Amino acid sequence: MASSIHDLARHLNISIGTVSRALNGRADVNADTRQRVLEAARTLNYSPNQSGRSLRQGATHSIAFMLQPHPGDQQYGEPFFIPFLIGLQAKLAESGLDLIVVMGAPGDYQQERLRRVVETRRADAVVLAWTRREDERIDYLTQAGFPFATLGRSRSGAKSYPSLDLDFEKAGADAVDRLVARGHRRIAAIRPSLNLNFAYLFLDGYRKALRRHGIEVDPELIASGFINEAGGYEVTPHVMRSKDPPTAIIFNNDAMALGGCKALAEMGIRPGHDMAVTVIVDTPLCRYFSPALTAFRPALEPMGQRLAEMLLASIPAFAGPQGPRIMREVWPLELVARDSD
Amino acid sequence: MASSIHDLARHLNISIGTVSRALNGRADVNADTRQRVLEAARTLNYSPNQSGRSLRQGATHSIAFMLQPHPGDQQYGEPFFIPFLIGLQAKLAESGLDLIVVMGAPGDYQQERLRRVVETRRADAVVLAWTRREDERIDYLTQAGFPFATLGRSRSGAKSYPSLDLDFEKAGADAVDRLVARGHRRIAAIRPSLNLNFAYLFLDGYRKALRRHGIEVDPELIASGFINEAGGYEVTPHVMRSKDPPTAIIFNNDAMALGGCKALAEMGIRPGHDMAVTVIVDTPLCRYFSPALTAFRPALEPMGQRLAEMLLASIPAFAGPQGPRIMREVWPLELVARDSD
DNA sequence: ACGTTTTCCGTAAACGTTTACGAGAACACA
DNA sequence: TGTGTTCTCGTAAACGTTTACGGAAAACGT
Repeated sequence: MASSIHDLARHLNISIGTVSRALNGRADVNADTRQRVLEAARTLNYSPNQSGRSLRQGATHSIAFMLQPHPGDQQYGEPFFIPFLIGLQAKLAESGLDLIVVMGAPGDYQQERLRRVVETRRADAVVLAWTRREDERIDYLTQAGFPFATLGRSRSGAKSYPSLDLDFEKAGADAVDRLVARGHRRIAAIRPSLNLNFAYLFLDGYRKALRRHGIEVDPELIASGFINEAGGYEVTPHVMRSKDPPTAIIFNNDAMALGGCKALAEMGIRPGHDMAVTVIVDTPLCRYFSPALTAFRPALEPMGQRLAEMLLASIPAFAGPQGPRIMREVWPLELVARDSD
Repeated sequence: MASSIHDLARHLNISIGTVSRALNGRADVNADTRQRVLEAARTLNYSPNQSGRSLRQGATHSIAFMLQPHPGDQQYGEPFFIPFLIGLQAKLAESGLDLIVVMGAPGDYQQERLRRVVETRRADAVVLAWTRREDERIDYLTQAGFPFATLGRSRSGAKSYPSLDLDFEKAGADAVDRLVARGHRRIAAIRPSLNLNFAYLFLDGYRKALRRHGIEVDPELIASGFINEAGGYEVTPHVMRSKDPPTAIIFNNDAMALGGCKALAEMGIRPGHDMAVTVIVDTPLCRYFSPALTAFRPALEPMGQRLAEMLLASIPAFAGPQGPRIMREVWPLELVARDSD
């Protein structure tokens, strides 16, 4: 079943060195023998043993994406990432790299699993998501000198790694601008914990835009909860208890918006009629909710492709002749106007 | 940075064989030297090179879960699986095994990626999900003699692999029973393509229950679409165009239910008032939708743990002294009555 | 015809482990 | 004291690759 390079060599009566060279497309092998080797490889159903290659080359030819169930998020997952992963995987595959997703246990925020991946050299590089404002994973990886890239910005580490992020700040501001233009002045913001950097950025944009419009930022209109349906459901009533309740709410997450809308419904408040609702990151849920939620849409799949390019360009072993380059990009979110505001 | 077993040996002035035995808890090593080895391993920050181990032992100590964006499901992912993966990962970790999730490109239904994992021996076993009624992946794996387990049943392959599934048949029947008891006789079923085995099972239970109640199965009340929001949105109007429209709809998927409810809303039909809606697999979406959707809930995390046990027990290399055993289990879905029916 | 280059291939070492085997020392027992 | 057993460790091979090195044969140039 498991045919090795030795089997091929014996079968063809040539040395394993030649077989290897033929397989790897090296120049110093006769075109004819190469043909015969490739043919034999096919008939003997040969494919190289990954462990052997890795051991010899010191490279695993795979990139790890760290997936972590967020604490308090046991039940719901991260559908958000799937299109991103599709793009990432497609681009990596072009360079012969495998994408593996490494699951961590909920709670430890990946440190343990990350160490494991790095120390046992299971991957040549890792991709981090949901970066925090201060992110110990980034500190660890830079200190360990392990190649990585992030989906999302962070203040941690020297700026010596490629990163790709969405412009949450501008999206927050755009959302406010739009609502103000439609006559709202009491605008609430509901978001997850601020150490998730995108929540911080969003809130920053929200605040600045309000001030720009001469509207005072009211702490009573800002609430934070778990980044899932339960979180939105739980904290939305908080902002409604203000003496001067909001006429619009911006949710920083689709799942939180779903939970928040349920809380509103229980109070007899209908999104799109009695309350303007905007969501910062669009998903199919926003589109198919009733009413359809106005939301800001990311280009997730192209982002995945782009981050793959950036990661590869930053790794000396993979980079082209121009050598490693570090890049940081921030991509826009596009407004999709629907029925909820 | 990367300290090897040789570094330890040199540092302690003993042979690499002894170091290895000490690290692996073998009996034939002095308690004192073992101490010193473990200590040195800690101070030198040693951890074994995975490729080296794998190559020597012929085992990777990792299990692959094949994750596949479903065709037509580009945008939305599989939040459904996350709790399952949490359970799976937790149990595998107890045996020192890593769980890696392998992404495939959308469309090729995993065959290519699966071959790659198997042939390059990247994992010791794989876990398959979303089994089809006739599943070429299962045929391939059995033929290749590669260990695997499935979440979901299939008719493919000899019954020589462990599998765990939900009792969709009973859930379909229970859903019908409940609706009939509440006075409904025109009950629609909306489900994904039938080669997804769970859809087949669900529809079977639905049909049998209707007949048991003396209700004729009306093909006009059965529709199938993509297993996402768009699918539900698209096909729900079909069943509504019946001369004798349904008074109840059973959705075989939460995302399809979301899309379906949107279609209903656009027709001025309110779930829970003008239409009874039941969902077969419960997710947080069902709970936080307005109105909250009556649904059948699986115990996903325990199922993940259980399948891990079953898989390990079926692999000779991991199984206990009693040797490999094949198991197949079907777990119940629990009704969660809410406001939509 | 002779030196030089090119083409092609075999040899063997190396990557980091694990493990079968055997040997020396210490110990037990008569 | 001699024999057998137990503890502990070193030696070396093996897993499947890749690749530096060198050499034989062929091709080339004058």
